[in-house]
Amino acid sequence: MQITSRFTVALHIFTCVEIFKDEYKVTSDFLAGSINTNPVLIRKILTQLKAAGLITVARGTGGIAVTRPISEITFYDVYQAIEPVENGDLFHFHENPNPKCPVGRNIHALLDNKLKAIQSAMEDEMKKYTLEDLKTGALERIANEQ
Amino acid sequence: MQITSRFTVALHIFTCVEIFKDEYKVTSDFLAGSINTNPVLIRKILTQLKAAGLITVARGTGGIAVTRPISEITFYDVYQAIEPVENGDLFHFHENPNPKCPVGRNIHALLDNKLKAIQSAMEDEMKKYTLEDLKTGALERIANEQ
DNA sequence: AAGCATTGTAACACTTGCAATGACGACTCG
DNA sequence: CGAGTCGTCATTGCAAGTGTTACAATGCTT
Repeated sequence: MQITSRFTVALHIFTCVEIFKDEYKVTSDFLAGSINTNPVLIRKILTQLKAAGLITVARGTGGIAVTRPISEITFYDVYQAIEPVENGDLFHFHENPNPKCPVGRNIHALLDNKLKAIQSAMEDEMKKYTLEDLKTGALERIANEQ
Repeated sequence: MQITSRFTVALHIFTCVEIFKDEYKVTSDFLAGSINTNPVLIRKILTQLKAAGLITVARGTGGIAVTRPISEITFYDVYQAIEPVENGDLFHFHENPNPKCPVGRNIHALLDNKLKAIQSAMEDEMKKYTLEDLKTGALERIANEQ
């Protein structure tokens, strides 16, 4: 099981916006071209990012604007905006363990704090990376190409 | 997107084996009863655990034996045995970014080390918990019930 | 040797979620 | 008004997880 590609696509979108916003009009069609996917998928992701308050999208004229300084937006913010994880739990239990079994009726409580710690470790690492890191990294790589 | 319930089911299986192995014959039917699922699902998971060398399963007579001391088996070992993640990568990229776009042809290399760091943070945390923690935790909880 | 319980595995149906696509209304600007 | 763009819906295809049935293979037990 893998994290949806929508997460990496969202990071791709932010990178494109930052790199190209002065040079081109960054529309969902433009982004779909760079990512090589469908404009509708882009728009769905933009809708999620907008709902999370990370961006605003101009209707009609087109154009995407980031609402906060990109140094203040972390991978975790993007992840939370994109992944519609039920209750925010990364791990999934089997629904109805047998309450007559001593293990069955305790397994959930027993595992819960450990799984939460594992999930938190991942999320805390996500908070270390910002969109600014992404932009500067992209500029470096593009400069080194020539 | 969530981690499959097979992972937590596998941990449930190990806990049951440790708690009940002296008292009952722990078969796939017995486990299916505790977890409240299908014996075939249990057998599929047992097959994965066996392929990873964590357990042996006696055919015919039935019965599950752990091959190593449970203090030496971590959640990570179980996770690796269960999750058939492609290339071991937790995160998933969109397949074919546009090579004509400066961002498109660099995004993969740009994100790779960051995503790997995030994944490693999770996996390292998984290595902190062993099946022994699970067993002692379960015994405590069961004792406190009375 | 025969019977029984159990595992190993294949096959199938069902559900869910992601992704691709087309269509059309809503909105903004020139 | 008209062109361009976003917002959203419906449909389709596909993959994965899960539940279930069925049956062969295995190894005790008698």
